[in-house]
Amino acid sequence: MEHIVDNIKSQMRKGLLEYCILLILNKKEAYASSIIEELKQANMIVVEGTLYPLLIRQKNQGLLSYRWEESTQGPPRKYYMITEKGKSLIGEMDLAWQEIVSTIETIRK
Amino acid sequence: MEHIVDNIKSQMRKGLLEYCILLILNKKEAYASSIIEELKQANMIVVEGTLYPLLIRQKNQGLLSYRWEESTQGPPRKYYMITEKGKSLIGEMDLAWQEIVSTIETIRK
DNA sequence: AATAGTACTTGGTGATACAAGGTATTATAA
DNA sequence: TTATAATACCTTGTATCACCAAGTACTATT
Repeated sequence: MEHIVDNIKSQMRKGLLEYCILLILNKKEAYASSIIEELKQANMIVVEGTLYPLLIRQKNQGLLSYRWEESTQGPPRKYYMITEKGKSLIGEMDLAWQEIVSTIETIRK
Repeated sequence: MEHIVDNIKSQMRKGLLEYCILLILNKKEAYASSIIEELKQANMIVVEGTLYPLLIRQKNQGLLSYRWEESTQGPPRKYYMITEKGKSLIGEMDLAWQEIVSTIETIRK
């Protein structure tokens, strides 16, 4: 039954990751590895193969932009930052999230 | 940009629907159309083509069982009810849901 | 030079939700 | 008696998302 639970956890997070990324980048710009680290701190495990395509998707949607920055510790880093369009979308995502929380509460009672 | 928002809402709900069904059937048995109605009351729009396969899936996983019941208003109804296995899974789903809520709160601050 | 560490990228797979259409039963209207 | 409407169940095809498992590239260390 463990695989069922794991799958549930994975599926529940689906679509929320996108929201999390915008919330993180709304605070300050960051590169992929540091985003993964912050998500891990918040108890959400995400792997590279999930995050990179998502960042590219959001960039192509005009929600993010990025710039390269040299690093003394390895290859250059791609720092992502949120755009105005991204910021305005966060408001709608906040609303969508509140709706979901409220839906679960309604059904539970 | 509206299609982006709609897609976000749809994606955020992904995986939560399964949780909602178990919560609803944990209160009392129900047939598909009545479940859709209850979800709609809770502000979650779900269509038949989504719900029927999901109920069948959960039944095949041993989380639900069902019985047929005649109706005076039309064709017979398939009443679903939660099994012991389903009940024990709800506990784990509650936990997973709490984790997610807590994750979002952590990232937001 | 070779290895280890960091960072970015891509192709294939599985799961879920939705759109659109179909089947079957009962009640009502023509 | 047929036709229509309403209710209820089911299926096929499609899009999206997250994950796994690789691969590429740059820098520092040995």
